[in-house]
Amino acid sequence: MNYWLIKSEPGTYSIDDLKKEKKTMWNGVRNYTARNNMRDMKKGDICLFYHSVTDPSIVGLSKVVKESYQDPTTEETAWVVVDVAFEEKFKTPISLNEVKLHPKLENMQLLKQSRLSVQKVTKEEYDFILKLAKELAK
DNA sequence: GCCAACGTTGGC
DNA sequence: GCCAACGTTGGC
Repeated sequence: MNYWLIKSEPGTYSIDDLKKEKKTMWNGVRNYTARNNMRDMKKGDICLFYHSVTDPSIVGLSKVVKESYQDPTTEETAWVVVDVAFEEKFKTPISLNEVKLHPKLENMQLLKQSRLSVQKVTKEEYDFILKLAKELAK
């Protein structure tokens, strides 16, 4: 079981869109590091859902329901997609500023490699983030 | 294989 | 809208 963080600009595809659709094909990734991460995703893995640009924050959870396969939206064989399903929307999003406040999260790729659109998250970071989400929801 | 030029991402 | 970070491209 692994944990990930996937990014999307809410104007393009938001957690609400995923909630409505229940499930989506995560396409459009055109970066090799991100692609490699998607290849490593296993069914049942959890992906933190991150809104970039307009409201930088972790807004909820999604789950991998189909492992990587060739991206049907391009002829290029280099790219893959996964299918993810809606899992949860946090009552209160965890803003990027909030993430920066906690020493336990200071090594997150989100802070170190801010441009990477599919990132690995450690179990420790994931557990801490869930705890944080619950506290903020109060 | 190096590196300059260029394009894109994303925080602010 | 600006700009830093960083990935990609292409000339040499």
